[in-house]
Amino acid sequence: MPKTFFITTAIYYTNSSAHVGHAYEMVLADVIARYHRLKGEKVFFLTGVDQHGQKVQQSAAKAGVPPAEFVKEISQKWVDLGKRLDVRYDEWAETTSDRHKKVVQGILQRLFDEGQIYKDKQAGYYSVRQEQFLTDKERGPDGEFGPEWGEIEFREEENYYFKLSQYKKWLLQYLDKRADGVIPDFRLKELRNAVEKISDNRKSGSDLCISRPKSRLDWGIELPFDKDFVTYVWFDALTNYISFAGYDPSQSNFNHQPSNFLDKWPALQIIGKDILVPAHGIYWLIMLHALGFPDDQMPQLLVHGWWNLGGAKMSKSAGNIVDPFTLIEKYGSDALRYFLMSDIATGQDADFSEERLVQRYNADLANSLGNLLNRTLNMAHRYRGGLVKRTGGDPPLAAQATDLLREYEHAMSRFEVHSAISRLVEFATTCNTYIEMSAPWKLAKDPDRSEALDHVLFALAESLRIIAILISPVLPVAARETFYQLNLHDEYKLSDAQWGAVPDEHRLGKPVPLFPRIEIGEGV
RNA sequence: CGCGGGGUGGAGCAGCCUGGUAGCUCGUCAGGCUCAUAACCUGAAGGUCGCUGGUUCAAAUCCAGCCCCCGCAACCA
Repeated sequence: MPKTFFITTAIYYTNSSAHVGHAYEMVLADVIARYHRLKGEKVFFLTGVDQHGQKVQQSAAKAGVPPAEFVKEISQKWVDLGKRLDVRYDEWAETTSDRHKKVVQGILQRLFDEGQIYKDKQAGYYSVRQEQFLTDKERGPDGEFGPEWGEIEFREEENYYFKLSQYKKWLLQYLDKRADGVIPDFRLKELRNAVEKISDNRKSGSDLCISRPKSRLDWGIELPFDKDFVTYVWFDALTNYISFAGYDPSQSNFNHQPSNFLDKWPALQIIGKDILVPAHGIYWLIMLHALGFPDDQMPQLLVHGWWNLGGAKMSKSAGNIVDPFTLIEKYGSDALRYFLMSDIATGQDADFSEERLVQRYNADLANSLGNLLNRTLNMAHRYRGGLVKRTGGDPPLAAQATDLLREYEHAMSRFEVHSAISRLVEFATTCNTYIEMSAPWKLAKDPDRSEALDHVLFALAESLRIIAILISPVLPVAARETFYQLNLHDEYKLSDAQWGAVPDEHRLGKPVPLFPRIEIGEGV
């Protein structure tokens, strides 16, 4: 039985509001998921929200509502974001759900029983504001802790630790062995450097603190072996990737996991560059290894870059956050999806600008693709009453369409959505050029060249059908509309993107501008 | 000698992994077309691909060294 393609995004924290970077990650995962569905594969796309933790607890207190209620409301915003972006996921992860809690507790108990989790006392300087112990690393050049830490006190606290440092050697050899475990490769290099730096001495703080005493944080999942503690972020949030995929924590032998889990795992995990080190690249991989996941069952991490604003980082403190809801409101989800997928090279950073969004939309979608559809349908109606006929002879655009399909698949299989898109737009330009060359408006005036006209119109209808199939992962709405205007069934697979599927004597639908131009000044 | 990214026509970028006439969008100039969403098509001007050296028949691409810009506390993809 063919395996299910499993893809995840990071889960979004229910204390902050969405910005365009979150939208980017969701859409990137959605496009890859849709591409795999297009290939005919079964897909399991998991995304969701991280609802526990200190900040949620504080924000809820501030708002005067119980955390559970607070979280419910914010979570809805993330659901809405997915909906507005036409992101089609298969499962929604919420870390407060019972199902998730059971897996987290099951895992913790097992690791505890196996002696991989131990209790230890930590003493040192503690930042009340940041809720964390400070190390010498945090000291400024003058040897003091800076004002950003707020009030500092000396504190002693007991907590539970996971034996992380003992797996350093394993992780290094795994990373050396698995060249495509982290994409792009410069991120793999970065991760490897970071792993090298992990101290082998656990006493120096290299093991992972996984708990918080309830006295200071109770909005979390209780440790199954000590009711005075909750687990702290890592074993809670990261575990979502398996808890919502059917993982059975009581089963330590990986091969004995439920078949619906084995059918999906391992996942392709889409994450931002800020959470590769240490969260996913170190903690998560080591957690899985400690749980008995074999090396060939480690997830693949696809690390994407950031959208900057005028060369500067987008951040709350800088107050330059771009709100995706506003953009969708203004330009529609297809326009935003198109911009986010076409104007950044996967893995790299890029600059976000509305001006750029409008420019790309007008140039590629309105002028090139949309106009191609519109002029083709118009000509077919004007000259042939909407009827396209197959003719003999070499189809003029077939060879280019075949190249396009091959290059598109190559790019998509490497997650290079931007180059797949640019090949598509290139092909649309080829079609537009072909129209100029063949000049159907001239052929239409000459009864002797009637067959040549049919030849051209058929090739164009066929090209548009293929374009619609290939663009569908990125622009699902526009693809559906294109099929509607072509008067074709909008159920198709990637394998249908072969030349020649438009039936003879096919009647095309009515032309309606697919991507109306955005006039400058209208939006901004 | 901390780690990583980037430096490609006026602007913004792709190409670099897998060396082989330097590409895209916007902008500028000239022309064409009339089916179309003031759109489309053709042509032109404009580049020592950061610098230096090496490997090679051949380097934007591989190797070495150097210069400049950006990110690496928190919010945060």
